[in-house]
Amino acid sequence: MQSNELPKELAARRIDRPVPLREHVYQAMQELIISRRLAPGQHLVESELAQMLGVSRQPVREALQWLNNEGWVDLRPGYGAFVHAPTQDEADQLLAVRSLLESESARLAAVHADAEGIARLRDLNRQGIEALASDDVDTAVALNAAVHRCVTELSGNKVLLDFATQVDRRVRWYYTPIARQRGEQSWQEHAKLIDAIENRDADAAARIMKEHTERTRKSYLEQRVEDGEDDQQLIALPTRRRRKAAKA
Amino acid sequence: MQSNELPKELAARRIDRPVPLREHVYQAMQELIISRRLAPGQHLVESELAQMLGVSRQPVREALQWLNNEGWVDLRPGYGAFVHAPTQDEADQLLAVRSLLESESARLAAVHADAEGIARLRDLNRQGIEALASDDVDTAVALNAAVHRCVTELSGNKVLLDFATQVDRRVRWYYTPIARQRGEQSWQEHAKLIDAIENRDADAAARIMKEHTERTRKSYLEQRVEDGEDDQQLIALPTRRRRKAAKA
DNA sequence: AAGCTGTATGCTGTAGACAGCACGCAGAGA
DNA sequence: TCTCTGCGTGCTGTCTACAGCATACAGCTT
Repeated sequence: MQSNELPKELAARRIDRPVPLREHVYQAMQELIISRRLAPGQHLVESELAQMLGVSRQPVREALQWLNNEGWVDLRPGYGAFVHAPTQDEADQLLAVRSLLESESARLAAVHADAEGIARLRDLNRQGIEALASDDVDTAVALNAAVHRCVTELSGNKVLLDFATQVDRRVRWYYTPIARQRGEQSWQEHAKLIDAIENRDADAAARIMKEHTERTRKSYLEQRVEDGEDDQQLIALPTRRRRKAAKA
Repeated sequence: MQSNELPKELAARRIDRPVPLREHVYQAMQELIISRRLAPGQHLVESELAQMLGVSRQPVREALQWLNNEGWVDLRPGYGAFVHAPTQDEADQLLAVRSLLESESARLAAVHADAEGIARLRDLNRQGIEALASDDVDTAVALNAAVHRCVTELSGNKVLLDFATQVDRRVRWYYTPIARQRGEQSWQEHAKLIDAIENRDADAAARIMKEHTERTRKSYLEQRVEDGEDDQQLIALPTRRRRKAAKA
């Protein structure tokens, strides 16, 4: 924790009460992790977090549990929480699972989607293309996620939706750079997918989604290799050492 | 909560300290839920649970969060925890996801499994058949789960393993009766699956696992229909009403 | 008699405090 | 110089206490 420069605006959230504090803590920490202000492998000391966010340790603990379930932090009983350090292997495996879940979603969506849902898909896709055209990358990324989520919703399998959502959140950790790279093509693939769903061609929908997500996966791997990101695991330092390191 | 007749032996767990109390609470409550001593839809009052298990509210809260993530209880912020009331739809969807994850596991296992892993599979399967022969249903159920888990481990995809494990835990809520019904056949299918993995025939392995799990799924649905279990949702009563109902 | 409002109570969410373990360091012995 | 043992410290796990909201009921109004 690099002291108290950043969290002021987060602590301010405290004022609105109806939403439990742990929610704010959860969101704040997720942001901090995604933005890498909390480094992978870093030991998260509850009392420091609590002070930093202006709450007591309890909401922090509860938020940490949530973050743990969603793969953001690792909880080692008796030792505390550590920011999850994703490896390239894990990213690949995650994207593989995503591919699996989403292609099945597409298959089911082709069976169960209603006209209203298909219209929603088309609309999202149209907006995505527009966002891309105007170089609004963030919106495009969000809309891309929305399209995928919508397909999964249309599958009619809530359990599948739950799991896909989990995967998606974790994927997004790695995702933004990919999305930047695979611009236009991605949205054309979406269009074909929607066609397949509308035509009730389950196999085609599944196949298109499979290819689509596998391309994303490859794209990610290639990029990482280009970056030469060598996936060094920041080993979590035991507390004392960490303090020493901070001094130096 | 039907008062304090049952939890004495659970409270006794408290004596061994090294494992956090929340773990014990978690396990105890999972047992209580699976065994239906806590009814689906029932409101779980933290203070009552705490007293019942001989701990304070905090470990109970943490255990409840954990149970929530795994689908055993539903957490309504500000209103407390309620035992999850599974519907037939949900069971079906859960088994569908299981089928999907496990068939992919089988496919990957056929690619990545090593000789040692295959030997382990054969061994587990042999033990399972023996257990079945001697009518040891509980052991057979456990071994069945072990076989499936082992296949997933051999897939080499840790993320997949994580998700499959989650699904498996939730499936087990419904599972025991199914296993009883589908005895021998199940283990023969396992044998074929293992053969396919050994022969590195990924497609066959995936197909066999798909059929295997889909049969389980159908078996479950048919049984439920036979039972005439009409899936009535026990609506969670607000607190006061519950107390009144208890009196009456 | 029906609807509304004030009040009592039960429950959650949060805070603050304590106990115990594990780590790390210092000093003694070889 | 190296190993072992004892002590200090930091952190987690847990407990107790409190604040605030939501429900349910009683009494009031119309």
